[in-house]
Formats: sequence, structure tokens, C-alpha cells
Amino acid sequence: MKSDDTPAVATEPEASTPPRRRKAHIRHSNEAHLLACAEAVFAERGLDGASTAMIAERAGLPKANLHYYFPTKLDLYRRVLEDVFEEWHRAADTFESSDDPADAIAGYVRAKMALSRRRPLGSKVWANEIIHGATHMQDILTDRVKPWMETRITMIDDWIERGLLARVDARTFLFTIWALTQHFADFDAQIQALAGKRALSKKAFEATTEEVVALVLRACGASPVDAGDASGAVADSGTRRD
Amino acid sequence: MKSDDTPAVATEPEASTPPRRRKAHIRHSNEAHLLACAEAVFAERGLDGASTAMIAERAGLPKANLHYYFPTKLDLYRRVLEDVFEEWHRAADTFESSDDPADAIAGYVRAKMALSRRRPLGSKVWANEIIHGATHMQDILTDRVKPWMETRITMIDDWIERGLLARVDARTFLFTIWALTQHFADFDAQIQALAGKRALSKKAFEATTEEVVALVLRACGASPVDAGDASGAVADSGTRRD
DNA sequence: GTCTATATGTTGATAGAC
DNA sequence: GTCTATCAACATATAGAC
Repeated sequence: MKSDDTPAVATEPEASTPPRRRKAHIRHSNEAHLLACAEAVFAERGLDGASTAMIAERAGLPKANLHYYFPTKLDLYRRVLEDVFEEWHRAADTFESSDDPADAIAGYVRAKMALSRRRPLGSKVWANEIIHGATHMQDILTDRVKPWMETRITMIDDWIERGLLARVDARTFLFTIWALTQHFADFDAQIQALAGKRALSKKAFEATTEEVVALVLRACGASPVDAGDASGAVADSGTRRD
Repeated sequence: MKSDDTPAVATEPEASTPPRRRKAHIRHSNEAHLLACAEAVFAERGLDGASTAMIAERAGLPKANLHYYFPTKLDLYRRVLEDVFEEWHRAADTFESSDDPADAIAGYVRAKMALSRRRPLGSKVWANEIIHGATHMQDILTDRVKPWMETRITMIDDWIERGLLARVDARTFLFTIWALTQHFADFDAQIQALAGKRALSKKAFEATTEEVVALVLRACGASPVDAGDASGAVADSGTRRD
């Protein structure tokens, strides 16, 4: 983290690559490496807190080199946001994996949790940008996220009409899934401070994932996909009345 | 917002106030006004993105005056964080308002949603700080939030053992409530972009609040407190099985 | 495609007259 | 308690030799 001499060489070009392709490869490899380092620094410090010098240092390149590949800091930031969106979008496909609501929703929640685990830094950059007004990603939200959301709302409303789901507000329900799953990436510092641990182990994260799946499925009134030990059921008193 | 001449006079001192008290009043009033302006700028831009010049300008005071009241930017930032925590802590008392889990949980969710509505900027400063590692509030988390959480976990586990709640992981369930309720403050830019609206009206926010209450109560297997039109019930097929 | 040196602006913080 | 003038440090971005 505070390394004064990170080598950070990103996949050396092969010896026998022809000149054209080698240059293209260098560009591609340096860009990818810079993007990864930028994602980390933007996640840790935010757009304003991150300096091009910090990103370049982490990448093991001189600052001028960074500006050679990405003319301005904002260009680099935009590219990071777009990358994060593309991965989110791939995970979002899970929603269509099944026509059974419990299946589809559980699958989506698991995919989102896995993403929070695998790429928490991207989630943080995204969250940070939205908190500060989403000024640099209005187009992504309007042109890409919104259309996706509209189709899923139709899907959910259809499930409700067929009696497969409780009468939830579809939009609020989708926000629920996002808020919950991304919380484990964005707020991990708080989770660690309150749980007194350094970081969640793979096993603990999987347990938490199933806990979240169960919470979400109950919240929307979909029955559990596979009955775990005691996941979906109220202890013994069923639906209580006073 | 881009006003070049915000007056921003915070409650003028009364004419007949004795000199001592008047000076004290000036200090108190200026500090409070600066804290409010700082909260807004920190929320919009983050710790690094916010400059003392911006905060001072919004407060209608020269920058040197800000540094007279708050020696460093970090001092000011810390005070904002502490203020936000104190209000959060007051809302958290709602949890103890009833021994009935549905009552207590619904009340807490409503209090948290009301806070998100009334003071979204504070929530954003808090979220921003956690995303970037919570380095300036480790003590608040450890000394104040964690003890609060431990007692509520005991409470929830007790409800579960008495069969009043589904077998949820208490910690994850509390994170669920936080993630969900704070989402409507922190991510409002995304919500507005995706809903295509400027901002949620008071009525719309209240409807969303009840939707969230219903989701949370179902998620933890507590029965609804007061049966609304169709809030807590699965449409007609009850707990479905394939 | 790489990198040293530098131009130009902004930042947090202070000095010191009022 | 107020505020103008100022400073050293650091920011983004570029010039131009290699």
C-alpha cells in the first residue's frame, strides 16, 4: 500500500510478437493496468482525493505516461465507471436465468454478492460517484441502467399478477437488492469495525450470501428455492397475530 | 447554489444581550452555521473535494474566519461526523420503544427513513467516510456504534428464541435495515435518474417508507403491525411450493 | 512509447492590520 | 471577532529530449 517501489509489471509482451501487434499490446496492457490501479485509488480516495501521481505511482509508471494514455483524469475516471458498469451488466443477466421468481431472484442476489466479493473497489467507485450526484454517469444511468430496470419491473409485476410474489413495489424491491448486496462491498470498513474482524473469509461470505438470499426471498414473498437447514421458516409460531 | 452573494445570516443576536453572552452567542451561531454548510459541501464533494474556501463562501464568511472557529479542515469534518452520529443515535432509541418485534422494528425503520428524508446530507457524509475506509471515525464505530449493536443483537436473538422472528442472523439483519433505509438518502441521485423524477414528494416518500417497512417485516418473519390495504400478504397463493 | 522538467493554477493554513 | 494579503505545498497537465 505504501510501497515505495512497486514493480507492477503487467503481462510482458511475447518475444516473437510482430512490431505492430507488440505496440498495440503494450498500449492495451498499460491501459488495463492503469485502469485497475485507478479503480483502486478512486475507490480509496474518491475522484478529488485521488491524484494522477498516486495512480501513476501505484502503476509503477511516470505520471506523464498516464497522461499519454488518458489525456485527463476525468477520462480515466469515466473509463473506470464504464468498466464497472459493464461487469454489473453481465451479472444482471442472471435475472433472466429462470421464469421462476425464487430461482431468478436468488440467482441475481448471488451474482450481485459474488460481484461485491470479487470486485469491491469497483462498487465503491460507483457508490461514491452516485453519492456525489452522479454527475459523471448520468448517461450510463439513463441510457443503460434505466432500460434494464424497466424490463425487470415488467417481469416482477407479471410475477405478482400471477400470484407468485407478494404485492411489492417492483422498483423499491430492485433498490432493496442493490442496497443490500452492494452494502457488503461499499461498507466493508464499517462491517469489519463492528464485527471486530479483519475481513470476511470465503466461507463466512458464502454464509452471509445465503442469509441475504433468504432475507430477500422472504421480503418479496417468494418461497425458498432449496430448503436449507432452517432458512426460510419462522421458528414455530408462523404468521403471528396480536 | 452558485450564488455569488449568499447572505446566510444565522439568527442575529438579540439587541439587549449582555456582551459576554453576545460573544458566546456569536461563536455558537457561527459554528452551527459553518457546520451546516460544511455538511452540505462534504456531502456533495467529499472530504478531499470540499475546500475550506467553498464552505466559507457558502457560509458567507471569509475563509480565515472559518479557520478561526475550526483550526483545520479535519476538525470541521470530525465535528460534522459526530453531529451526524448523535442524530443517528437518537433515532436508534426507537428500537427499544416496544418489546413486540414487529412494533420495534417497524418503528426503527420509520425513524431511519424519516432521518434519510430530513437529513440526507449527513447520511451522505457518513457513507462517504465509510466507503473510503472510515479512517476518521474508527473511534465512533468502536466506542459508540458497536456497543449499541451488541445489545440489539441480544434483543433480536431473544425474539428469535421466543419464536417471534425467523432465524435471521441478527447482525446481517441490522445491516439490512441500515443499507435499505440509508440507500434512499445516499443514492437519491440514482433513484431520481432511474425514476425520471426531480425528487420524491412527501407523499411518495411516505409510501416508500411503508413499502420498506413491509419488506423488512416480511424479511425477518415478523407479522405486520397494522394491516394496510394489501401490504403484508402474498397475493393469493400463500407460501408457494414447486 | 518513455520520462525529466516545468508551467500554471488551487489548496490548506497563517500573519497581522483593524 | 473580522478579514485582506500571502505562503508553501501540491494539483493537473504539457513540453520536448530520448
